[in-house]
Amino acid sequence: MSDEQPTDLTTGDDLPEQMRIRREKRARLLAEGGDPYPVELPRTHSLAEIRETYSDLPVDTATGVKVAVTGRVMFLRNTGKLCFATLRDGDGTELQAMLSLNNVGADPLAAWKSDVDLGDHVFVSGEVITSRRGELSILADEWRMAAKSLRPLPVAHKALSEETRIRQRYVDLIVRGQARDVVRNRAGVVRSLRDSFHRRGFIEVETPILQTMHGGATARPFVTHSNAMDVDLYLRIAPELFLKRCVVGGLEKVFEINRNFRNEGSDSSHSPEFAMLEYYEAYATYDTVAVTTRQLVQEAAEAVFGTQVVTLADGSEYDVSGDWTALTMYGSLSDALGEEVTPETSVEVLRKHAAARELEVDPKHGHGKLVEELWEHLVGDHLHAPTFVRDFPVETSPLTRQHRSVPGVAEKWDLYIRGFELATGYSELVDPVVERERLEDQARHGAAGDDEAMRLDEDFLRALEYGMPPTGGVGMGIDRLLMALTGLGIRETILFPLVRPE
RNA sequence: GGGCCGUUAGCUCAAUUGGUAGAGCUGCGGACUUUUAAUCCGUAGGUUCUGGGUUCGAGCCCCAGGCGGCCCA
Repeated sequence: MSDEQPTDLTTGDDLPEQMRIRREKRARLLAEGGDPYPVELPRTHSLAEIRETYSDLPVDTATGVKVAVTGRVMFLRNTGKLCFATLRDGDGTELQAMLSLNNVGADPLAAWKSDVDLGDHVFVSGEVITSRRGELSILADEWRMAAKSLRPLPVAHKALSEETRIRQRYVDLIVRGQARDVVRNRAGVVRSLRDSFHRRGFIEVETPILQTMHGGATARPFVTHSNAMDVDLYLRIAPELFLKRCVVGGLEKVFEINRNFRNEGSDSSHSPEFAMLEYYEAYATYDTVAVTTRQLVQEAAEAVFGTQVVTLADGSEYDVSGDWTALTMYGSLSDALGEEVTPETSVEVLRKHAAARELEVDPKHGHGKLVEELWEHLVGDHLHAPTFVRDFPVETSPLTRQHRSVPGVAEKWDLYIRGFELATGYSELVDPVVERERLEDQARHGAAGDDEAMRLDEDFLRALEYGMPPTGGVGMGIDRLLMALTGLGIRETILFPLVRPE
């Protein structure tokens, strides 16, 4: 972690004053026979329970009810003979504690003033009252230290820098309610997804993250090594090939929510480690899984926010309700170009279109890549409302079935939300012979130096040869679903994103 | 990988043309029995990211590097 000098924690001579003083207070508590970190405290109520029970108390009321609570000290307002503190519970509920000379006595009040700092966890027992200003409070008979904080909290009224928020998420969670909300919302979204699948009769499975061969997507993997087996292993880039083995085995409605790893950099919508949902449904097609996918998103919005018109971080509203627009890639690109483009359109013509719009393209790009690049710039970047983009070039969709009636395109859609790709769905390719041809082609690319190319997975092909029913499949980024529903960047939706060591 | 911007007190940020590094909050000492980012008086706190260089003098200029952000590929 650090090149900080090793520090004597009892004196902390090298530390900033504020940390030194807190360490001294801890040491003093111990020296006086106290315990800055007691093992157990006789708490009777959570702060939320008290807030719920006494929500309608009039101003300046004494209930006569004695309770014992704990919380982190978020604000301190000490006067000579009466001290106020705002305590906060783990669920974010805040409640005021009042310590008056009359009730706690001179020594405990003096100890409170000298020992308690912002950020400490304290135990307070006393009577439930409301203050003269009407604030629901515990009027203390007794207080104890529950856990001494040795580091000062950052200023509560100024935003932490983005870097500190990410590197020290625990601090972010303490001081910023929205950071806690994101964690809860994410948990709610994941729970909603599981509920939605269970209602539809899907089985949740967990497939390997450590793999002897990576596949299911075009991406560079992380490599690791098994000492016991003395083989190199890959962290998975997608669960796809294992989930398809499940479908072959008769698990005809399966889903998995888990982590994928791609050996790439990060930006506002990419992370090397990201959460993925994939699901496969036998006898579904890319048409029917599009409907399911829309419902998954809508049900998640409803479950977490109680509405399908969600409010984003910038305050704007985003509507995910109703049916969503569907475009075809070639149709929408033709409209944008004002000129018909089809799977037969030559590479030269596509390059001319790119050049006419000052779009630089890789001269190695073939038809499929060119179409996708043109489409992204001319159409994709401008899509705001949820939109399914259908029927991709076959060439860039190696694991997808050819369209049943339109030549040259694959039965694949991408779901775009506010300009980024949220999910992708397919009518899966299940013909083992065609699949083998496609993978052998990928393997040739790999041999030619493309380290994102897929490997020839003989075991996967063997599974397909036993017969996989017609199947629809979908992959959706969980982090991106959170982004879609909240308007946050990916690193705000991931609790502890990967960052360079300090 | 390329370009631009940033990096200063515990936190958030200032610092004129290169001329004694400041503020708010936090902290510390004091006053205050109804505060809500309490108020009032006093006060402390710095390897200006690191290493070189230019200069009488560098937070500021130059070179190299670290970390971060944004844009591009």
